Amino acid sequence: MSLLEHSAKSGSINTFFERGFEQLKQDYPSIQEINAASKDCLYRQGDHCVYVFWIKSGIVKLSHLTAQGTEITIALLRKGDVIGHLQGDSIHQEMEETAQALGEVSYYRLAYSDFKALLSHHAELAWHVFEETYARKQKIERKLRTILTQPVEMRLAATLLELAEMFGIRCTHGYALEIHLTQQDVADLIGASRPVVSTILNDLRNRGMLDYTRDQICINDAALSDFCHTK
Amino acid sequence: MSLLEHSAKSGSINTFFERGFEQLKQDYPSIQEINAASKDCLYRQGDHCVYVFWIKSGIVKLSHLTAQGTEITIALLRKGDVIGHLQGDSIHQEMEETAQALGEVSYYRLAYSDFKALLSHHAELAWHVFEETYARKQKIERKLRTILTQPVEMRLAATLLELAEMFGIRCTHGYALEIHLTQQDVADLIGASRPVVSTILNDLRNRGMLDYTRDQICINDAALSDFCHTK
DNA sequence: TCTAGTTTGTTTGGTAGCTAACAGACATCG
DNA sequence: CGATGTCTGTTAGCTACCAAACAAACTAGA
Repeated sequence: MSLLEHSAKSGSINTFFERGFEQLKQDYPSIQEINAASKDCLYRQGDHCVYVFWIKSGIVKLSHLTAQGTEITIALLRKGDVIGHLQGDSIHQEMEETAQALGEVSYYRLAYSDFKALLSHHAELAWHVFEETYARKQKIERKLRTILTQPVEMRLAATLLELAEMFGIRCTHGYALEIHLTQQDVADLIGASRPVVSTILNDLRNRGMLDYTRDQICINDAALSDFCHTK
Repeated sequence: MSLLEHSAKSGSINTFFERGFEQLKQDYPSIQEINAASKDCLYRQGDHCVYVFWIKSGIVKLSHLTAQGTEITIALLRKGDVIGHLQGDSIHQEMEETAQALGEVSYYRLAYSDFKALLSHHAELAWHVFEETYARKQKIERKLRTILTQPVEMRLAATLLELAEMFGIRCTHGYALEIHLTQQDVADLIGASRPVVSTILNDLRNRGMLDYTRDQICINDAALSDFCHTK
């Protein structure tokens, strides 16, 4: 349901772009529509990125590489989400994360100055961006909470449910994820080590809460969410 | 320096409120200036809060109580920060955290609808709120990273430095914190258990990186930040 | 079809940090 | 001035989780 609502909103935003794209290009010349192949980076950690990105379709992974060489996935983003250089006067010019396409992605890219101008002329857009940013903040806070309080098994289950809601397509037993995620990817996503994820996934599979092959995960959402709330 | 910059910005926002407060009250009748005593709550976790809060002075703690009964401190906020009900259509009407005054706090409070109207009439205000929210998102992401990668000792050191920068007043050996924090508070802030914090604090004290009594912490920022970056 | 690379499954120690518990220091208030 | 409550310091045992390692299964070049 929060899913439906979101799609509806971002839908209207996307039509906003498409309907008047030629006009937009005149008013804000830096704007471009770009298609990225899988694994392309919109920007990299450490870049001095001056653009704002508006995801039109596909999935983008936001991740951070620590000094010790461990990767952390901060979020997975989709249609309607906004990333890039959003703080004008920022002293931290360097991007703190890498934004990478997971599968085919298309997006709009524009210079920060144009972004700012665009928002100041379109209050409803500005409001959308604000609420979106706020929602992402809330989401990360929730993630932090689960990491601090829940054991890996719980985090994994919760994350899979969330993924199912965001990227799942209905299949016989529940939701099949339309993204290819290795166990390492999943581990980075929940902040755990790969071996633990492996055994827990196996365990959950044996208990019939999900199924998976090398390149697909299928989630029995009913059973899994039940498991989440009872245990 | 990022500190100076921030004070300057919020200063201008506060003068915005003060200069035209009578006028504002006419245009947005729900707005009120309120003073809170220490430990008062602006709102509580689970409340159906309909207000937006704008901190005018003092320090506000944002915390969450988990089902298991452990408290997590999400952030400490100050002058210029905005909290409360910021998502109009939100289905999650219930607040996810408690906002509590740490020491004396004064703030402006207004209904969500007025908040929205206010922002749409004052682009520079809207922009400020947006950047502030975005900055907070970034901060939490950084916190998440340190929790996932750094051991408690490191997190503690880093957090203390951050606190010194935000709430410290220059004293003989470095910065003295103007907030009273028990070891439990600190533990909640960094996501660790109280005993560990106790021993580490002792250890750091012995090594001359800080000093503290029952009701004050004094941070030798030079030594501590050195320690942070070398080790 | 052989080989090199990736992903998964599982084991083995090792340890950081947790819970529980208690004693001493300090504060507060009748 | 006891007495009760809050805060600090420290110990002891336990466990969830990690890092390292390796073998099996699969994938893809060449």
